[in-house]
Amino acid sequence: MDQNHLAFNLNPNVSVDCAVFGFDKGGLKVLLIERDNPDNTEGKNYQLPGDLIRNDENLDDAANRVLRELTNIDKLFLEQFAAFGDPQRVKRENDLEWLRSVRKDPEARVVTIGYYSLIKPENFKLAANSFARKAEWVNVKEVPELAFDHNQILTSALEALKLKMRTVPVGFELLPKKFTLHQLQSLYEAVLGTEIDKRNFRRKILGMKFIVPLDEKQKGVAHKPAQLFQFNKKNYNQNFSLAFDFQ
Amino acid sequence: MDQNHLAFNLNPNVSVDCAVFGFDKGGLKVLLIERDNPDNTEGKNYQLPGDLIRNDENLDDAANRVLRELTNIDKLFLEQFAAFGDPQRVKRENDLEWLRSVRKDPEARVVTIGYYSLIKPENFKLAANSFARKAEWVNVKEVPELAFDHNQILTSALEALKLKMRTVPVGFELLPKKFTLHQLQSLYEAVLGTEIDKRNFRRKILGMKFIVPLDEKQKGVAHKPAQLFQFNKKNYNQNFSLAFDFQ
DNA sequence: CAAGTTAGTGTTAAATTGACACTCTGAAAA
DNA sequence: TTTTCAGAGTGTCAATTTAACACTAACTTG
Repeated sequence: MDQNHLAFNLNPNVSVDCAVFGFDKGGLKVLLIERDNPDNTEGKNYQLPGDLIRNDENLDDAANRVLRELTNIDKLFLEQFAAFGDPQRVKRENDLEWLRSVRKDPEARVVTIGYYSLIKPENFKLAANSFARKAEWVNVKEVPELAFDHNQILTSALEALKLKMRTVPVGFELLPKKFTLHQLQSLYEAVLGTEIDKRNFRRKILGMKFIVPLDEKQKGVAHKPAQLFQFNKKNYNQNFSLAFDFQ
Repeated sequence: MDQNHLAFNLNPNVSVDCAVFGFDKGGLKVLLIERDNPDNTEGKNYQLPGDLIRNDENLDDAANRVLRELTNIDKLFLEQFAAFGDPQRVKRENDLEWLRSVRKDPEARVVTIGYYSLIKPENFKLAANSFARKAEWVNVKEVPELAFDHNQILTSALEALKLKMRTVPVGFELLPKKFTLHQLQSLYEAVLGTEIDKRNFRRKILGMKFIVPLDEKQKGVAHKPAQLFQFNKKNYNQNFSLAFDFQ
C-alpha cells in the first residue's frame, strides 16, 4: 500500500468479535462458530462470532446484536477488552470475497473490537442451537486453529477474564443463579489454573458477605446434597484490597 | 441515517487518542493540546492528542506516532485501554470540516481507540514544548471541558490507570529513574486518592524485592536527604495476591 | 546555632492465611 | 435392609500480615 491509498473515504472496516465463555463440569468453554467461507475443505474451520458494526450503532450495541443473534438472549454479561488493528489481520482470498459480498471495499483493512461475554449454563443450549449459524462449545484448552487472528483475540480475552476474576466478583455470571460453593470453587480453579483448599476457599468466600446461602439444597444427586447460594448485589461493595493497596 | 448509508466503503474513520499522564509535586497531570478548530473563540479549547490511523499502520504504532510527534520520544510506556464508537461522538460542524480537510468523508463517524501513556518528569519539557502543537500540563482535578467525548475518554483512562496501579507495579514509569520512597508514596496517594501510613508503606514496598536502594542520596534539599531507589526488573515477579486469589 | 523540614525507624494487638483430616448425608447398589 | 460410594461440611493452630501509632536524625537556611 502506498500513499495513494490515503484516498477519500478509504477507511477501515470496523467489526466486533466476541469470545463467549461458558462453564460446566467439563471446564471452561468458548463458543465457536463454523466459518462462512472455509478456504480448506478438509476438517472444520472455526472463528469467534462477530460482525461489522452498522453505521448507526455503537460498539456495545454491535456486540450485543451479535450475541443476540447467536443466543436469542438480549443482555448477556459483556465486556470490551481490547481492539485489534493490524493492517494485515484479514488477508485471505476468501475473506476479501466476503468483504465484497457485504458491499465493503476489500482494499480496506478490518479493525476489530474484542469483547468477552459470560453465559450461564441454563442458556447453553440457546447458544449452541443458534439459528443463524452452527455454533459449538469447545473447551478452551482444546481450541483448534481459528480464522484470522482469532486465536490471539481469544488468548487476550482469556487473560482479561482471568484478571477480572482475580479482581472483582464475576464468577457467578458463569454459574446458575443458584450454585454450590463447590461449583464456584471449580470455576476459580478452572479459570485461574490453580488448586484451592476447600476449607480456606469457603472461609474466604463466606467472609465476603455478598454470597449468601439460600433455604434450598441441591436435588437429585447421589450424595449429600449441597447448600445452594446466590450472589447478593446489595451486600456487594468494592472494597477489595489488591496487591498495591495500602491500608 | 438510514439503510442507504450502508453504501460501499462508507466505513468509520478510526483514530487513536492518548491520555498522557505525568506526575510531580503538583499532583497527577495530563497533557492537553489546544484544538485545531475551536468553535468558540472565548477561552481556550482543549483535546487529548490523537490522530486518524494510517492505512499501513497498526493501532499501537499509530499511538506511538502521535506521542513521538508530541514529545519527540519514541517508546513511551503505552497501554491501550478501551475503544469508543458512539455514532454521534464527532458531530460539531468544525470537526466535520476537519474530516474533509484530511480527505475523509464527513458522513462517516469516528471510532477511536483510547491509550494512556506514562511519562517521566525529566521528559516533561519535551512534551510541553511539542513543535507540532501547543501542549499544556493540566492537573487531572482541574481539567476543563474537552472537545468531542474526550472528558469521558480521560475519565476512563484514569480508571484504567488506577486499576493498573493497584494491580501491578507501574508507578516508577511516572517517576525519575532514581526516586525516593516519599515520591513513590505521594504518587500512590495521588492516583488512588487515599492517605497512606508512611511506615506501613515502606514495609510493604521494601518487602517486594524489586524496589532496591542505591548508593546515593537526594541532593540540594533543605532537610535530611533521602535514600534513592530504583525499580529492578530482575527482582520482579508477578506473584501478587489479588482480592480473589486463594492461597 | 536555632529553627525548620523531611527522613527514617519498631512494637504491639488484631486479622488473615495456609496447612491439615475426619464425620455427615443421601442415593444407589448389593 | 444394609453396605458402599461420593461429595458436603466443618475447626484449630501456627505463621504471617496488617493497622495504628510517635519520636529522633540529618541537613539547610537564616
